[in-house]
Amino acid sequence: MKVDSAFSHHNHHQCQTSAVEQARQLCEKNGVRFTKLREQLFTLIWQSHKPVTAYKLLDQIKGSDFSATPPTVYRTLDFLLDQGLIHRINSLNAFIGCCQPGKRHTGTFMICEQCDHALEVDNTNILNAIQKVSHQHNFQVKNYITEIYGFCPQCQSEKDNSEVQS
Amino acid sequence: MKVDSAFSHHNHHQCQTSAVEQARQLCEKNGVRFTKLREQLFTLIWQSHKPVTAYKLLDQIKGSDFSATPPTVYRTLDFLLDQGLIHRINSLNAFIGCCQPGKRHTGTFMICEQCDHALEVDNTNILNAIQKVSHQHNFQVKNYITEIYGFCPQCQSEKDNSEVQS
DNA sequence: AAATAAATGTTATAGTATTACATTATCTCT
DNA sequence: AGAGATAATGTAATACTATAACATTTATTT
Ligand SMILES: [Zn+2]
Ligand SMILES: [Zn+2]
Ligand SMILES: [Zn+2]
Ligand SMILES: [Zn+2]
Repeated sequence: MKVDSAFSHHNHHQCQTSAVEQARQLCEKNGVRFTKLREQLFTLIWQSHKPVTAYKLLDQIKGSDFSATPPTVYRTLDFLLDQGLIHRINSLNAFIGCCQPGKRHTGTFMICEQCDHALEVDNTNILNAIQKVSHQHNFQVKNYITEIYGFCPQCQSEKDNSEVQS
Repeated sequence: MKVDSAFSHHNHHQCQTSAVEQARQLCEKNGVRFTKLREQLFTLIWQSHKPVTAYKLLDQIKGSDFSATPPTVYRTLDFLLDQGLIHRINSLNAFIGCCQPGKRHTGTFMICEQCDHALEVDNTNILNAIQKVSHQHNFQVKNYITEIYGFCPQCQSEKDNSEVQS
């Protein structure tokens, strides 16, 4: 899976399928259960590279075998977060599949304000900068998240065609 | 006002008073009104260096001259956000006074998971790293926020005394 | 003073998340 | 296989966060 796929055309079905398979294997490796419910919700989260809210997922499991109530969804989201299989985008109250599960998480996202796609980037410079500033302030880092808002390559060119540049 | 004051003992009353005064002057300079309601809520937000939720503020204006309803609070928060006088901490659904109003905002916070205090840091390295990675992905940055979680200096030493170090 | 614009009041509702307890499915051990 | 323990899911209620729509009041402009 290519890192920039969130912002470019690609075979997303394959993208999704391989993410599910990878999640299954990681769960097995970690001795936790990738149940039908978890698989179904994880698959739904991977339906696109747009962060999706818990209640959207709730709507989508209506009619399935599972209880379409908030705890069903939130419990499963908590599991997937714990396993590092998904991330939460705080500013959107939404969830998105992790592109490097099992590897170190940088928690850095570029979020397009036009098309809502979010790209997770693994960036050492940001991590280094965070560690440096934290050290300067004698702050012991446990976790961090960086959410970058703006316009993805696609949406920039569309804007260029329709707006006067500043 | 010292930058690290959120994590250290200081004369917070003076800290709060000068923040209110600075806000008043900035509003005057920008031709917007720093009304009684806005001043009262801004003062409440500056009651400490802990991010505070809208509904906590709502509780606190009960008994005042103002209508203690959500729109009252949210509208005022929106105004203060627009003027760059406060920030929103996305992961906490909470608001905190800005330490450098009028200056460039980096939107970087170190948040102590133990004592809830949050320190806004103005850090060029993080900004540079974000601009660099955004440029690499041809992403046009409009805004960003970095929330760093961990333990502040005070809470670290308390932990050191009560826990075995790893 | 009248007209306009800005701010606040008021009511209702939408959206997000958790608590507590009951039931079912799976695992472990004999 | 069966009993007991653990994990996962079902269910009902509630708490928390935020916005929409419209009315009224206050401040500004002419
Ligand atoms: Zn894809
Ligand atoms: Zn886009
Ligand atoms: Zn202070
Ligand atoms: Zn602390």
